Formats: sequence, structure tokens, C-alpha cells
Amino acid sequence: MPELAEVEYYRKEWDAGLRRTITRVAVHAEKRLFRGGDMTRLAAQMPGAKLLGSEARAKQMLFRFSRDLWLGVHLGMTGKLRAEPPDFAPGRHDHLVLFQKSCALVFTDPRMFGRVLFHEGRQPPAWWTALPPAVTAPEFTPELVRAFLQKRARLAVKAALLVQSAFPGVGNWMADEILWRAKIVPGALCGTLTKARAAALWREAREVCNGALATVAVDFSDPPDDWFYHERWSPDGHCPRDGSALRTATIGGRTTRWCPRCQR
DNA sequence: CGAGATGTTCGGCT
DNA sequence: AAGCCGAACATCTC
Repeated sequence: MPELAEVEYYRKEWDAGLRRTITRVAVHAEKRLFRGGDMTRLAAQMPGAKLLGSEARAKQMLFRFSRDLWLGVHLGMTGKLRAEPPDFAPGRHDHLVLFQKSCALVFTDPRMFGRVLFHEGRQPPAWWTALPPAVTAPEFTPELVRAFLQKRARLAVKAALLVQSAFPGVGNWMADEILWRAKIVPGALCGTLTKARAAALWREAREVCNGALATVAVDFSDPPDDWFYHERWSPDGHCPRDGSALRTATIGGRTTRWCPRCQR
């Protein structure tokens, strides 16, 4: 599931273990989720460390532990975090479990498109520090969006919204929501968008991120009733504005839905 | 049974 | 030669 807001929701699941010590680690170290990291070292270093805090940015999470230990988590397509009782027995897809005295912090991911990174050091890892400013941050300006669209002039705008360096945290359903609100047809090439439409894209990207953070991220509740979201999942979806039957096509390699009447 | 799923990365082509 | 596109990754569900 995880886009921006779902990631923030799952991050908080591990708050159950805040200020508590890890007693034991269970990890499927050979899985591709852990590629590029030393999981033997993780299993050796984690016991005795305390979970001190966490943060979500875009689709990434970073958990901070005592002893200068850090855990980066990306949920991929099917990753989830949750807390279980301390006697929890990990199942086939529970690839990492941090046991504490009073609970077990579980990372599950059946498809294993996610990623877990282990880092040791006084400072957070470089890949974290280098993440671009959030869509909701003041540094995310209309000028930045415009410059990106001009650089990627031959790319469909739907595909552009999925580029994480430009729209961090935006995923497939949020991209469709943004385009519907901005009344832009997803197949439009970035280079053809006027300044006004680029501004609309900027504005709606912020609206959709803020709206999702105010609903989905809080308690996994649905976005507001008038969002495109609800219709986009239905095979028989209709435009909430004008009732037109939605169109479906693959754009930017992903299933894309839009209203053929109000998105041009 | 086949198709598709809310993500990223790589290799090949233009 | 940057940048675009499709395939691959691995598993489950409809």
C-alpha cells in the first residue's frame, strides 16, 4: 500500500516500543530486502539498544536507537510495520522482528520489494540526509516544479509525478488524485504544460499530500468523501465532478485512471 | 488459471 | 548521451 501517508501511519506502529530496549532480533538475513547491509552485524549489535525515536520522509522511515544504531525501512509495495505481544512467533513473511520485554516490533513484506538498511554512526546515514525536501515543505516551490517539468519535457506528466526526486512520497493513487484535481490529462507531456497548469500541479500536489497526512496517516481512515480516490478503485468508477465514466490506461508503466471530460 | 497489485532498479534503445 | 520504456523482482488475491 505504502505511499507518503501510509508510510507515516506504519512508522507510528513501532511507537509501541519507544524508550524500550531490544532483547532479541529475528531476521531472514538472506532475503533481498537486506541487500547491501550487514545483517549479521545488526543481529549482534541490536540487543541491548533502546528505540529512541523515528521519522518518516517521503516513502522512507528512519528509526534511531541508542549506541548510535539506525534502521532505515522502505515498505516497497506490500511492506507493513506492526507491534505484537512479546511471545510473537514470526511467520513466513515476517522478515525482521525486534523483540522487547513487552512487545515485538514486526516488519512484514510478502513481495519483498521493500528494503531495510542498518547504519552505525553518530550521524544519520547519508542517503537519509540527501532526501529531497517534502512536497509539503516551504522549499517545494512552483519554480522547482516548473524547472523539473521543463527538464523532462518528453515525459508524460503522470510518470513525472512518480519521480521520487521531484515529488517525494507521491505514489500511484496520489498521482492520479493530483492530476484529477489539477484537471490535467495524465498522458500530457511535461513540456506542453503552461505555467498556470504547472502551478496547479504544484498546488494540488501539496493539497493531496496534506489531505492524506490528515486522514490516512492519522488512523488509516479514507480520504474525504469528495476525493477521486474512492472512484479510482472501482472498475466502474465515475468522475465525482461530472459523472463521466473514467478511462483506464497504462501510463508511466502504471495503471492510470482519469476523467476524459474534465482532464485535458 | 491468468492478470494485476499503493515501488524501485536495471538494461537496452533512441 | 541523457532520458525514456519495459522487464524484472516475488507473492498473493480476485
